[in-house]
Amino acid sequence: MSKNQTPKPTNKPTESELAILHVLWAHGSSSVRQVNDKLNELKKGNEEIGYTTTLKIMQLMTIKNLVIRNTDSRTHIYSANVDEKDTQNVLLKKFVDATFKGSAMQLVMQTLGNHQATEEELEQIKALIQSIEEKKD
Amino acid sequence: MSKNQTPKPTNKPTESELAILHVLWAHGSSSVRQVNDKLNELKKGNEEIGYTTTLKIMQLMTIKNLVIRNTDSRTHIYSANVDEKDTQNVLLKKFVDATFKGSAMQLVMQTLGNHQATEEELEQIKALIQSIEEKKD
DNA sequence: TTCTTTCTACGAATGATTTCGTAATACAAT
DNA sequence: ATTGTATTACGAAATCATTCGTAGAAAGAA
Repeated sequence: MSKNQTPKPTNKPTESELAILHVLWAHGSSSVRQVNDKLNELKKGNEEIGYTTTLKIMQLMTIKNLVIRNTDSRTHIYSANVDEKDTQNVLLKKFVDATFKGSAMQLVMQTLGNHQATEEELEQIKALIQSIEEKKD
Repeated sequence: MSKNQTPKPTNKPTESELAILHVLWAHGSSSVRQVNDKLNELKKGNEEIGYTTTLKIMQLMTIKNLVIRNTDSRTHIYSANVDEKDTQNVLLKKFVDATFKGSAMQLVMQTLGNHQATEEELEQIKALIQSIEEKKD
């Protein structure tokens, strides 16, 4: 009984690859043109990302199995081949190791201390903590 | 009345630089030899980091003002010139932006969901939340 | 058809980081 | 004094990610 799962990402995607994955996760299967347009819409700096740059990175992502593509029509259609939460967790683990020497809780504490959460968010977190505590028994 | 502060890190340190900073933060001022030994002790992979590699990176860090060094004796003694928490916050912000599209609370929730915190840690977090809520009024 | 646009493929340039080899110098040991 | 060891400085190679230019094929417009 195997559910239809995307493979867990093995090596961490680069910054550019991650930005592309975010587009695919948010908008579903897309052409290079659509992805490139989105990236430039959401862009912070004023430096446009060239079309062939996006194309090249997506081609490399295909080889790495981060995405899959349908080449039936001339315009290839790409889809994310890794799960968003799985990918975030892979990156999270590496980040916690590198920056907080493995202490996830220190990261949580520091994040909570820095950002002003809304009352609603705090309630959510409290609810989550409570559910964790209940599971513990 | 200016407190004796280390400058806030401006650009993010690289992975290697961060590892070296961790050694300096944990052990205080050290020679290249001492840092290199620590790095190889704590090493995951079986690849030794060469002495001149560490030396070179620390020399570059000196130019970037991430560390300062005392060159009075032949063996130079290096000290971190950026604060640990400040540096973590710089990295944290970039990480949240890149991986969680800026949602710090999503990062907190996901981290809490993934790692099994001890009861004590959960209590700490609850206390922190409470103090945040009190400040809000 | 002919011209223009859009797309893929691919190689190469760029830039940043890491790694290493080597030379020069200082210090220590014999 | 001579030899061996530890250190700095420096340049260059190796690696990785990103960017770009160009060629060629496919599709669409005139």
